[in-house]
Amino acid sequence: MQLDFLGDLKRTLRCGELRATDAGKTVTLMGWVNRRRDFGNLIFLDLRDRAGIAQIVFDKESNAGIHERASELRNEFVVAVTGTVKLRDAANVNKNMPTGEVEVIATELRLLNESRVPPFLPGDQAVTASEETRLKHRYLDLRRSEMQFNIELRHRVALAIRDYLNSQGFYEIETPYMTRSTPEGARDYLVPSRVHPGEFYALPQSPQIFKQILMISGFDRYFQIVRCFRDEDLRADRQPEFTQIDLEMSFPTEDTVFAVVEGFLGAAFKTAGYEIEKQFPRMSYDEAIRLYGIDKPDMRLPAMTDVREAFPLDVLQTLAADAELPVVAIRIPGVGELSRKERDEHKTLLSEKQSKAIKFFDDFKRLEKSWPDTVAKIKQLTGAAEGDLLVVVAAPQRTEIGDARKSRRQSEEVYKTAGQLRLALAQRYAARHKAFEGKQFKFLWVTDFPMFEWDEQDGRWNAAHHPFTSPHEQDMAKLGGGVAAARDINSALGDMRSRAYDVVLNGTELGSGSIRIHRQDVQSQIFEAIGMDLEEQKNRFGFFLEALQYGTPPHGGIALGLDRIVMILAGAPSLREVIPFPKTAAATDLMADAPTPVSETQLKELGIVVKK
RNA sequence: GGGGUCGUAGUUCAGUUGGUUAGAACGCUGCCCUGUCACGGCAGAGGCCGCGGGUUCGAGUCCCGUCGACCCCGCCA
Repeated sequence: MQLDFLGDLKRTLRCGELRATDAGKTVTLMGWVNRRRDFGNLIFLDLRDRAGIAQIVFDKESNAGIHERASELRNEFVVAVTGTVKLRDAANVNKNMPTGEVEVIATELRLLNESRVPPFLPGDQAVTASEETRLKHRYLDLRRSEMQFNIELRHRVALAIRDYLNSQGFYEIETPYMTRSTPEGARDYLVPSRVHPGEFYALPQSPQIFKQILMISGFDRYFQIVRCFRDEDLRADRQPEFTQIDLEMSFPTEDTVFAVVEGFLGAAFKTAGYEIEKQFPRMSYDEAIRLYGIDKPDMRLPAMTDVREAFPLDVLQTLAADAELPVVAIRIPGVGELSRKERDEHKTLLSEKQSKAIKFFDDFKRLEKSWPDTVAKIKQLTGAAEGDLLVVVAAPQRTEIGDARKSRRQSEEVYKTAGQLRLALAQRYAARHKAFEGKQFKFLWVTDFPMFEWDEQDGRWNAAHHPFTSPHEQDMAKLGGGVAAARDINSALGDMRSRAYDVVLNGTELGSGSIRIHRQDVQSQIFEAIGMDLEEQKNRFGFFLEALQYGTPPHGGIALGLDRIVMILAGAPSLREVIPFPKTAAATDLMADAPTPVSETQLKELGIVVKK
């Protein structure tokens, strides 16, 4: 088919911008053929661009040549149309479209490009293609109005955040993408060095050390909307490369950091059309575990209640539950009457291991027959109303007796298992309680995380947040057990609380940060507590330990996942819906077909020998 | 690393206890229609049932392996 050149033709406005006020004007529209409808001597052409769809009319009687040409147009062809904007007759107005009051009577048509028949039509109302097909032809998928909206939303959110942080005196400063591997936490993506065969850069998991060094350098308010890389297995809400809103401040307290985050989240949500609380509620880690059984509570549903006091000792004994461990009631409001079959399915919500660790009771009609007072008391303690689902979780018996730390660990297990059951039940009955519907945003700060957590695999304590997190002042004395304490599950390290905090939205961890260590001696002790002797410290973090010795100001910060924020604002089920070119669950790019093998020449240059 | 769901026309799917020539819808091609906008009517093309092996007289269907997509656990300081 004969193609036309654009020549000096100028687009006057976007198709989707056409309005009744343009009536009488001559306009030039450019876009993709969304759909052609022939009707005898008339051709209706829906022309689409990022702003929307306009209807072009080709009339054979008034212009046979252009009508003939228009009949050759196919879906996704790129055209430029010049014509006169005309108000539609009342009968032909389409109220479902912003441009539905007008149409363009075409006087000139230029075909700028053809298109192969696409595997799916970007103009279709709903997604008709599988995700695999969409990802393979991502350029077509991104033409869909939903994706255009998501990407625009992402742009606006990032812009609002930049504006806000700029107004608060933050500089956006870039940090290297090719840096040093400091294998702690996630696996690194490595980049081989040609100049230094056998040596590697690492892509940053976060700009953590660089932003701390920027504080040492006197840039007291830094931020960066920055790509980070982690070579770990994917999930719906985890991509190997993702974008963080990363910030750091000198001389802050927790309050200072919280206020900045509350400020920019307010601006970001406002640009999407939502007002959120000026200040988010706060809760310590211990409280979160006790009330929700998880460190990222979903506040859209009520907390759990310890109902131990409702059970007289003899009842507990009959139920073979342990009085020293928590008895936790889960309440999901407005679920209504459950069938026997539905209640039977509750067992399947927990793993085998979890089921063994707890007992749960959800048949209150039966419990009520034997122990009416207990059930009445539980209802009172939980504030249960008619139609609320109540489940009581108890531990059968203590496995580790005597030691306060051991018993605390087991209590925590009960809370956590109950918390998982709570979430699983909430998910299971989401259609009935409706608490997850609509745009309801429940933010929360979780504070005072444990400094260390026990690493079962390595048999040592590990930094719960990261090893640059400051412990609480009053817990400093618990340090100093040296490398021996690092290997002892019962050492005082397990009691230490840190100045780490998470910002949580509807049960999703949006971001995580801390007040950092600014003293070299403390930093070194923390490294030691996670089993790193001086030699290893010097090898891996020598440059940083040295920098800390040159007048490091107290500092702290946070990093939030931009992708997750946009995902929640868009109401999307996965990060892939808000990332233009995402990876599949197997970390591949279906469109570009990455990763790929590389040539032997390339490998040779890098000094890499691959055994076949 | 482990568990689960899925893979059939360009696309999204159906396909009964294994049994003639593998279907539908949308899309695609051609013709018809002067007011469509999820247009309508008529006609048509389009398939190595992901790939490899096995069981069987016979496999889209059963078994084993493999590749790919998705979800979850582990992992993600």
